[in-house]
Amino acid sequence: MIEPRTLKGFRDHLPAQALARERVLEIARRVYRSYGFAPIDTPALEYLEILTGKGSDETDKQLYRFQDHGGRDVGLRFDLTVPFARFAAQHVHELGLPFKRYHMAAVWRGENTQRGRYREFMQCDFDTIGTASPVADLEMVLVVHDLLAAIGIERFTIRLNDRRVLAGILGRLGLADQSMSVLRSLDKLGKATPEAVAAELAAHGVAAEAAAALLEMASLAGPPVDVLARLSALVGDEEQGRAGVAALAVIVARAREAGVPDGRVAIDPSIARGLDYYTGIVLESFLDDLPALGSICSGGRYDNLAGLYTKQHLPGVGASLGIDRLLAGLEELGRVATVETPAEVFLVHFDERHIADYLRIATAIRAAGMAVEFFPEAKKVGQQLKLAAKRGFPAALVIGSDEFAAGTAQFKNLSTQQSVTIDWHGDLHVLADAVHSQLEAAKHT
RNA sequence: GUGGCUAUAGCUCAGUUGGUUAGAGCAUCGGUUUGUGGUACCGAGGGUCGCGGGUUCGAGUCCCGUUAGCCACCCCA
Repeated sequence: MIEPRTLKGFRDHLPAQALARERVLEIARRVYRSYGFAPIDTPALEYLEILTGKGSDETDKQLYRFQDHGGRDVGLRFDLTVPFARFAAQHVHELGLPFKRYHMAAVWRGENTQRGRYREFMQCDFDTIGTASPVADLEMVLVVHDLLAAIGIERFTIRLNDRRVLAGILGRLGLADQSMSVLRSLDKLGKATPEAVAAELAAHGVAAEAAAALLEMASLAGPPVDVLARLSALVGDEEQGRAGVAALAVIVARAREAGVPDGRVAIDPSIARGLDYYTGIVLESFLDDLPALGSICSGGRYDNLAGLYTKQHLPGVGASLGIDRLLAGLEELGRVATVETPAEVFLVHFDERHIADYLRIATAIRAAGMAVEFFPEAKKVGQQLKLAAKRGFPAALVIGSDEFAAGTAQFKNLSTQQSVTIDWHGDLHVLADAVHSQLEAAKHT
């Protein structure tokens, strides 16, 4: 016998989990579409050269790669952004610009696993390519906000920064060459003490004065307007940095005007993002109740990525919801429903002699737009109801010989255990309509 | 990838200094109740103790390896 098992970091999804995931996917789809993003799809497997050297050394290491049967060097996509840049370069002429797309699909990363970190997980990306407009940047923030709010998360923070601010300050301090190692050290703030980080910076050859300025920058917090004022001072008259601060200021102001509540958007100068391709605004979002989970939705502007595949200038901006990590977080917070069925009505199989009637009833209920499961066996009613309750059906329909004789039906609310008698006199339309209104009423209890 | 912790029935866990047929609660199935689910009682099924080696007269219990999960680093979704 073969032991049934799954690879490290790869998971099965049981109905309760799969239903929760589909609910979030539906919300994401709805929100993306509400801004005009159109669906696309790309292959899971790409030529290796398409994927390597785009994110960072780290992402190259985590890439799943192998030779296919034809001896081609191939890789499983690491994210959805790089394949999209290839897609955009390849299809610009058919798309028209700017082009907005969403893409919800699995990606693969061969890294060590942890809660909310898997080797196969699904991302829900949306991007706008072919425009450098600040409106597209702002829209990214608005979509992320709408998305997390629509999912039903009350407490979250979207943390913004701009690569140009970092680059500007580093340039001003004469540290442009060591930006990666400096950023990596700064990233440890919060976990390590400022003194320890300062020591690490000194080890990298950063002068004490510069280190102090960097530490001040990275630890800035508070209302966005205040942080921006301080950043503005740190940036001085460095051109790039000023552009970054100005861009952030616009986004903060516009987001507020667009109705994003204060406190949900923060400026966090310590957010750098490990992906090399970001050039402007960068964003990470966190659950306030579970910050250790890491970012659940991240993105930014990447103005040169598609340039790797075409001479045409295709600036892009977009973000990605990590739905598997988000669900791991919601589950930990007890916010994932335990429903195991997509159906709304459980039709009890009471009497085998009425199978034809049950099937007609089920058909009528389905025709009225409801999902109904007819139990295949005439087991004890108690057992059937118990299973229905366990699966999370909101309601059961009980129709036995007595009910058939009287032309009635019992509509049972499975959460309140209350039964209502429906008079339908053999008219399937009457029955379906009554079930529909009872179901609506039950949903509001 | 590096380091640490964990691994016993579907789930949560007991299992005494290694010693005869590995236990409990919950869950599942059946019965008390051939027409009604979260209560009660009775009964049943289910584990080669993650897997593979080793030490020993004897290993769930000790050692090594391996696989998986979790935690930290790293990085991020």
